[in-house]
Amino acid sequence: MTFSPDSIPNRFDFKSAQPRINDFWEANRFFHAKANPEKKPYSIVIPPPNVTGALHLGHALNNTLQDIQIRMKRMQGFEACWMPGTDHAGIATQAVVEKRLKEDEGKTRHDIGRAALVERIWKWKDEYESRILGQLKQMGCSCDWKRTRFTLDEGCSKAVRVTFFDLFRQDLIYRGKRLVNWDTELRTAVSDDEVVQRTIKGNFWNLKYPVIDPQPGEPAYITIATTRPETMLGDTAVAVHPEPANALSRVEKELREKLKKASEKDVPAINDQIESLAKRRAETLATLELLRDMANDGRKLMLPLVNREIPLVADIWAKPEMGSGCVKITPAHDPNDYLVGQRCDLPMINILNRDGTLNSEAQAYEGLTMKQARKKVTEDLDKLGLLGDVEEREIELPHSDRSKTPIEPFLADQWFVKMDTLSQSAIDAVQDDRVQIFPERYRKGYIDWLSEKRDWPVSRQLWWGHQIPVWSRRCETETEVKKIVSELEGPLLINGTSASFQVEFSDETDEVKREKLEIPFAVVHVCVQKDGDALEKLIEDIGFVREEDVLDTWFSSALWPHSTFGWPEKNDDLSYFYPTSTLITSRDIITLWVARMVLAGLNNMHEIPFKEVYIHPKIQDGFGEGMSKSKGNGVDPLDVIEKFGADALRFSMARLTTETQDVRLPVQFECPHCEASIEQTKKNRILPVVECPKCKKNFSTQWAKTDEDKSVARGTVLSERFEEARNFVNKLWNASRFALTNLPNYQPAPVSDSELETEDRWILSRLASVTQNVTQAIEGYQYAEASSQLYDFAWNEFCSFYVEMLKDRFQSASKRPVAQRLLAHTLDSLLRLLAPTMPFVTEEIWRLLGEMAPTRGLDSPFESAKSICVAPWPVASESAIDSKIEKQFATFQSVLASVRNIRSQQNIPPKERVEFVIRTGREIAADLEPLKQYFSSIAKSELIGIGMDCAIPSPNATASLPGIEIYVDLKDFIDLDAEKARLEKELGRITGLIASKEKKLSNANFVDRAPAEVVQKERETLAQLCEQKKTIESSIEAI
RNA sequence: GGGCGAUUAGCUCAGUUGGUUUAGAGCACCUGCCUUACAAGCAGGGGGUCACAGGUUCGAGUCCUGUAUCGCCCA
Repeated sequence: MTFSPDSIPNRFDFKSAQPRINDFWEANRFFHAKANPEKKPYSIVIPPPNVTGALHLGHALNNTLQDIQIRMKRMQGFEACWMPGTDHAGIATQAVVEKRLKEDEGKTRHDIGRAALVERIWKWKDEYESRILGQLKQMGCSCDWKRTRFTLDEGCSKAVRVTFFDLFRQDLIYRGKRLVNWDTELRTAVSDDEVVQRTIKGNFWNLKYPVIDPQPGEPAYITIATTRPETMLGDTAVAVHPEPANALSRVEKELREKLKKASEKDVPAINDQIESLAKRRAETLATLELLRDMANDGRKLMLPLVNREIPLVADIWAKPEMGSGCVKITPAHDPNDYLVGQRCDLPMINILNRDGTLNSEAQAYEGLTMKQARKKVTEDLDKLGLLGDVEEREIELPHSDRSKTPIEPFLADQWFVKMDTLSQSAIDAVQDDRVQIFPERYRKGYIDWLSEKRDWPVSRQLWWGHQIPVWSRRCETETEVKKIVSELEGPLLINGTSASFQVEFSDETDEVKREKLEIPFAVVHVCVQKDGDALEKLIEDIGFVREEDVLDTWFSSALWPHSTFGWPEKNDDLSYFYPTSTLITSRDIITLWVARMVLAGLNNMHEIPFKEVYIHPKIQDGFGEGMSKSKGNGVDPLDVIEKFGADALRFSMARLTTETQDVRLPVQFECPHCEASIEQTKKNRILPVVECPKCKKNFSTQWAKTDEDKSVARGTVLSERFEEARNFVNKLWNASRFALTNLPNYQPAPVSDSELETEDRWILSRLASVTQNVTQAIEGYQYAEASSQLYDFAWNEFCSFYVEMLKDRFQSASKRPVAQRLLAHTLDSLLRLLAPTMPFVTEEIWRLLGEMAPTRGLDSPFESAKSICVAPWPVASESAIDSKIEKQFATFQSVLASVRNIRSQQNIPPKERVEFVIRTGREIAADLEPLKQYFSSIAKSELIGIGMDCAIPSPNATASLPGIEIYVDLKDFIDLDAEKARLEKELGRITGLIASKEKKLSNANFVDRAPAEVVQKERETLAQLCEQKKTIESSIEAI
């Protein structure tokens, strides 16, 4: 087998290679891992991508990093298992399918029903799951595909059910009425994390509530201000501060503190605030104190429109410095008021239906939407003369991140997980370093969040997800409760082993009121551990009804590290691969997901889920904004693979992954007509059609909606920053192409030290250092560092010097065999180091190299592995690291650079040969001796003399390095002006350096206080510089 | 309001416990080369008061304090 430059294309044809290589990997099942006592385990579970949509660049980054880890560990001889899978992403997926249903058929989920909707979502899931897995494969991810899981599959569902049951039995799950964030569009509660604050234009409405039986001197009305007047229908009190004078003083004190630290421009505003506070104290304090006394005296108010008596209460939530100092309290529809309601024991009146319309509590306003109610309520109050001033102002309003509609706080029955002990266990795991988080700064957020120990609301009023395995039955009396409980404990044998029950007693003790509001005396809940257990039917027969709600998505993802390996079943894989080795994810789900995996793992497995967590940066566009489809700045990884190849995508991702920074990736449109790259701006990225400034033709974007726009060729969103990596892949490809064409008649054999040339020892030294550094960097999640090391070594050392030097040696039949062995070995090691980052191109070269040189290595050559992905990871041979050789080579490189610089400045044509001499001491001369032939082969410059007494040619051009003078014989090439300019520039530089050194050394403090060796070094450098200066000056004189 | 991070060349980023001959890379720019691996390449070059103001130190891009701007998270 031989290769000629013509038989190998000069660019890596990734389009044909990638699918072929993927098939090769899959056919050989290289990525399948199973419990293997002979090897150490290394495992990663993928952060399961949502089946909501296709993967974006953030996923490309996330999965590239995981694959680099897993591939290196596999090569290092670990039994490496990367568990793939996807997440059902409850609300997000249901929302997109519902949206599609509405757009395509104009129907809501209620029109088609639960079963039909769920069926449609499964279809969606199937489509996107295969798309996502396909994307991962195209990226080269070496997942153990046979194990692919889904958070809603049978195994995960079983794990969810067993976990829920276990927590229920431990009383760590309970049902309670809580104020939840209600999304009236999707008709479900959403978690705090799915709520975003938006500032919108609104009004500050002043309402007047009449006082019932005011005493002499007391006001007839109390004024309150609100941004949401319609909620007054659910008011159950008005609050005033219990100690208004103290409260005002405290605010004033805080302002004065702030004033002390304030910057100049903030001072006037703070002073204004202090002034108005004083004014308020003078004008309003008396009234507020009067109101407080009225509250303490039990005065009541008449809530207009619904004519309900409500108390005036004293509570610290009222802010004496704001508005009228009084605040309406609507416990069922405002989180703060809810707390007041609890403190003051107020009734909680829910005025809202699940669809966002008002219920019968709103009396005449029943059936109206909140918006309609606002209009009518304010009009009606106005008619009664109870509406005061209306001010315009900007208000912060929570919106659902899912439906983009305003959130209504809503009092509903919800299932909660009690977080106290669970949180603590997860805090402990990080605090005692059983789980390490990198970069370390993310520990704080994790611990702070868990320390709040807020109970976790897990109910979601959705149809897509794990239906809560609880059956409930209302009991109207205590006797009924007793009867049911005895039935459960008796004939049904519910004792906590496979089913468990709880009794939830109502807070409302007033029987009459319970009857009126249809509140039960108690509700009995039964949780059944096993799906399809006969018990389900038996309890349904005695009136139990299954909970309709499903669980929060994160409940099932919390179990991912153990459920995917088969828990709750016991098996070899679970005990072998769990706890997993590392988790690689993005910072926005540290609390939502990472923390919950830790506590779930500890609860179910009594063991942490992973030893290390690495949090990677986020990718932003050129404006520092996150990439998203809704902004139009998202880059599709498949477009990148199509244009630049998977290796380029992966290498770029790794190179961007620095420790502290988020990553900016300026994006461009690519014109489909002329391939011009058009910088994306905030203006053009929202247009459906953009005109190419180069060819003046139009192309469409993701926003094209009309048929006309859609018919225009689509411009993809890409980034030029992938070019660097694409070029690197190509550089490696061509260096290999050179190697392959120079390996005919290669014979493997051990290479002894005595056979090594200086450049061999140099490249082996460098290779050993790079091997060490890269291994360390990847193990420490320093992906940018690892990639830079590889890039610089491969390009600037291996290609630019070593390969160039080998060219010379390949010309000599006697030197060729050793040179071939060195080349095969060095390339082999380099490929292996690059393989985790660039698996395709390295695999392809590995195969070709195997055809020319199947057996490689210097000490004892061995047959190369069938695939690079299972080849052994290089181990640095420490003895090869030789700083003396590296210094020697660096001297050669700097002389070469000086000669090249002179050639270029003198405009000597590249093909022209020149001669030069070096004046230097014996030591440096000896260092350069073995390398001097390469001045000729690399720079067409002949070193014709070296030493202290060699003849200086004339005319010449000079360069001066520490301890070295270089004289290039210019013969008739000389351009005196250019030479003079070059020397003068150099003289300027050296003179500047001398000045700064002299200044430093004339500073007595420096000489006295700096370490002696630093001072000594500065002195030596100065002396050196003075020598160089003399050389240059005399050269200038000579001209 | 609290927390975390960032600010270094036109752009995107490195800069390892403070001290190599006055800060490096890629892209972009300028000059010259189709040199038998690579023009997606090779050789050379220009370009930075390291956001700003103080401080510590013999010495600060690096440590401390403050300010400004930007980003993210939490309330």
